[in-house]
Amino acid sequence: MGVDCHHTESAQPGLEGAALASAVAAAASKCERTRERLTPPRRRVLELLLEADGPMKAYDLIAAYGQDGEPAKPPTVYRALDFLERLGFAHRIESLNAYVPCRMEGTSHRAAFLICECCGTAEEFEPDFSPQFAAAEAAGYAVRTVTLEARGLCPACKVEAEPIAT
Amino acid sequence: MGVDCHHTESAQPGLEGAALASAVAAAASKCERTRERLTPPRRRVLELLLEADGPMKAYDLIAAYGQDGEPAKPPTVYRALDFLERLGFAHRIESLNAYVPCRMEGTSHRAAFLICECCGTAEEFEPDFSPQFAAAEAAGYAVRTVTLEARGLCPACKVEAEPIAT
DNA sequence: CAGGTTATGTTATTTCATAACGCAAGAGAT
DNA sequence: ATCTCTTGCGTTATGAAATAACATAACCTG
Repeated sequence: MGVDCHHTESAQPGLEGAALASAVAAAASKCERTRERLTPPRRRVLELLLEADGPMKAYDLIAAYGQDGEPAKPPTVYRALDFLERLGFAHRIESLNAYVPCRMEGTSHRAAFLICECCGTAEEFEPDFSPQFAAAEAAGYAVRTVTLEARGLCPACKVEAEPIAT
Repeated sequence: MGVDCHHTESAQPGLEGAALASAVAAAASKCERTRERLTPPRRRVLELLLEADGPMKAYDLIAAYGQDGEPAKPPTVYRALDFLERLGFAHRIESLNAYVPCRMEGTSHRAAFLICECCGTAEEFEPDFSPQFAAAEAAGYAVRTVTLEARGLCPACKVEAEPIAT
């Protein structure tokens, strides 16, 4: 998806096997604690996000949904994504119309990504929004969520784009 | 658009008359300096953005395009928006699928908005991205653009939501 | 088990954006 | 001036992303 280069897109290798099961189990237990229900469609979409090597488009998820090859109906996946976002298990990347599993522990009301315009990977990082928050509150705003999306080149693609020079 | 409340949406009053003409003229002269062409469709879309009271959806622009009521064809408006974004005269707000004229002078490769989820206004502010930039560069990224979208309640809607408390 | 609430299944539609192609207009070289 | 290269426009059609609406099913709680 959106791959402009020939890199093997391995910057964010997907989970498999035990690691995948463990990540899903962690989400499940977190749900139990908060009396939320990790129902089959929600679990399935979370699995697909965790297995993926990079951001997944909604219709990629729809196509990949059925283990037998049967696609899901769009609302099935969009509802699951709403749930996963609400619980902080996934983030939507607005500038890509795509979704990633949350790679950070902790609070879910902020997310920041470094998006490579060459290979399409999106790396989540822990932002320090304090200056922006302060500015917003100073202006009288009550901030609920903040998202930051920085676009550019990841280390690998950057090297390739500048073969020799500075 | 996206208005959940009954406020007269006047947080970002649109330009008219002389102010509008002056803003368009400023853009035109900036284009001349850089050998860019502010062609009729581009000028028209810029006018519509400047006249608007808040973020405009692409299809709102399409519908409003013709002074005689004739809508534009989608590519006409999307191309104009691409141009205006490239020159820094407009910004796309990803989380709204909407567009606003740039309210800040200067560089165009970063934009930050305070978006009111109640009345739909989007206020541009000057961000201090230095911590995020530093984090990104430390991770080896070459950042090209940064966008930040903070969602919450503007001062007016905040008061209304908390009639008494705190 | 009655009754409210939350989640799903399904059909259809709406909203957002771009591909592809031919034509027109401007800029620079000779 | 006019060639021609590039850039932008007009047009048709299609693709991609997301949601509306409504019926059914599952869960919880008293």
